Amino acid sequence: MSQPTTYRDVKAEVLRRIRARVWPPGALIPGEESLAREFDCARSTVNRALRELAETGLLDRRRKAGTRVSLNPVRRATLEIPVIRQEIEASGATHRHMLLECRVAEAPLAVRARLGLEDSLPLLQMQTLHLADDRPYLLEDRWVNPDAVPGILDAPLDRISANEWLVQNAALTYGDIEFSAVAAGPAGEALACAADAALFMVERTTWQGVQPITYVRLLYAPGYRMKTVI
Amino acid sequence: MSQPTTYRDVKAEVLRRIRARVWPPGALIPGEESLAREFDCARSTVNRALRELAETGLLDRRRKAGTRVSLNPVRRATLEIPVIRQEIEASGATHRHMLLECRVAEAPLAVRARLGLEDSLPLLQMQTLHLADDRPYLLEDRWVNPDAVPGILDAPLDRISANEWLVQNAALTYGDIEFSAVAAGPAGEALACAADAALFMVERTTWQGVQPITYVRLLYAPGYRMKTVI
DNA sequence: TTTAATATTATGTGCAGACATAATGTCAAT
DNA sequence: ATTGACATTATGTCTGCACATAATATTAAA
Repeated sequence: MSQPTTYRDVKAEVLRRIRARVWPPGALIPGEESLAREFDCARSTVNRALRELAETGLLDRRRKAGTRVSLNPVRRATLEIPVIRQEIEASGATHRHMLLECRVAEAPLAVRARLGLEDSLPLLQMQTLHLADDRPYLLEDRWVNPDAVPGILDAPLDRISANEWLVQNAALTYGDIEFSAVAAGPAGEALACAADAALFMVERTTWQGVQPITYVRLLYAPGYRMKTVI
Repeated sequence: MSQPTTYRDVKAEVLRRIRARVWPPGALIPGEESLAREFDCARSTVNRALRELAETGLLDRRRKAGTRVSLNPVRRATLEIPVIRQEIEASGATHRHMLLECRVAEAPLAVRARLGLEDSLPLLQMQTLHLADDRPYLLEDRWVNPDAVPGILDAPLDRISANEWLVQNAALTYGDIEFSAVAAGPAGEALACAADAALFMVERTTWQGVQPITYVRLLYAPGYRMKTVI
């Protein structure tokens, strides 16, 4: 007597058929009921398998129309955005950070625009240099809306990094991220590189509901590579 | 008589409680059976809701131990990697591409190393400039293992871009992606920018099983930003 | 021919129950 | 105290069924 067919089994077999082009891109694959009969399992088992494959973008499913192999499998890469300290410690290095600046100031227009703040609300600005084994790793430039994060003005930001403090203390939020490349400019000084060095930049803006919380700009030291797998 | 509770309802309510810190980070939340009673639905409904939240990294689940709110919610950002033509056309611009170079040659060591090729197998090298509204958008430098992709030597790569051809004709594969920033260097000529301009670079290596297929390096024109949402 | 009403169909989701599985906890024997 | 056997428990997943929903196909009416 054989084991029951699991949704993983179904998923693996369907994936195999797609890879082997038994079902080429664009093809309509058999319906759930039919596959359930073929694999001798319940329709809900097939459903879960196909649903998960559709989530990764490999299948297109539509009611009544059926399930097709994606013509243009939009490849999705999932990046994990860890807390900076963890990122550094994961590579085996020791993390240390220096608070270069911490003041309440009026934000420049570019920052206000990103946060969607019309009036010139004073924000908390912090500049932190993160070091891995005492070598500059990244420069963090952060603007925080103190209205949105009560308590941050009293937080011991010289000991805990703002990055970490916010993860622990601010409610979970949504936000957007942008990745780009820029010349180091004046930041080259803190990062110990030339002003025209090409730096990898991450900009993140987060909101809690409609209330903007923070805008962060991360400038990584030259040579940084962000890696992921498809 | 009210509608039945959906897994989306449960998901939303659990999310609300996490956001509102009713269940703070690290807290053990009630078991599925208990929640099913509270929400007056089946355990499988709660299961699906919690499973999906765990997939996004918001919950940690372990058999027997129960479900906890993640202490360090590893934020995952999902990047969509579209075909270049689609990426350009999605922004409303017209896509055009120029095949700058196309030859069979021995790959430099750096490329061979990435592909895991020990012997000096000749590879197909292509350099393509992609234009958006006739302005340089990105320079694509690609090395393809012709053994892995039969037919590519006869493909009309001057008309269809290699990018697109491979998506349509090569079996689906796995690969890794790296993002970084580099100075333009000699590529500045094709991209119409200074040699010391900071460029956003994407490098992708793909395999089919253990067989290496292609290594691509994408150099985006200055100002490019890759965006995503958490 | 076009449009509107209706039937059909594949996927989407809920339910109750059952058993599997992986941890954890308990307790006895050493 | 340590080890090992065993019970316990929360999640993991399968089943079979029902009904919901969205999209398509068909048919009838204008």
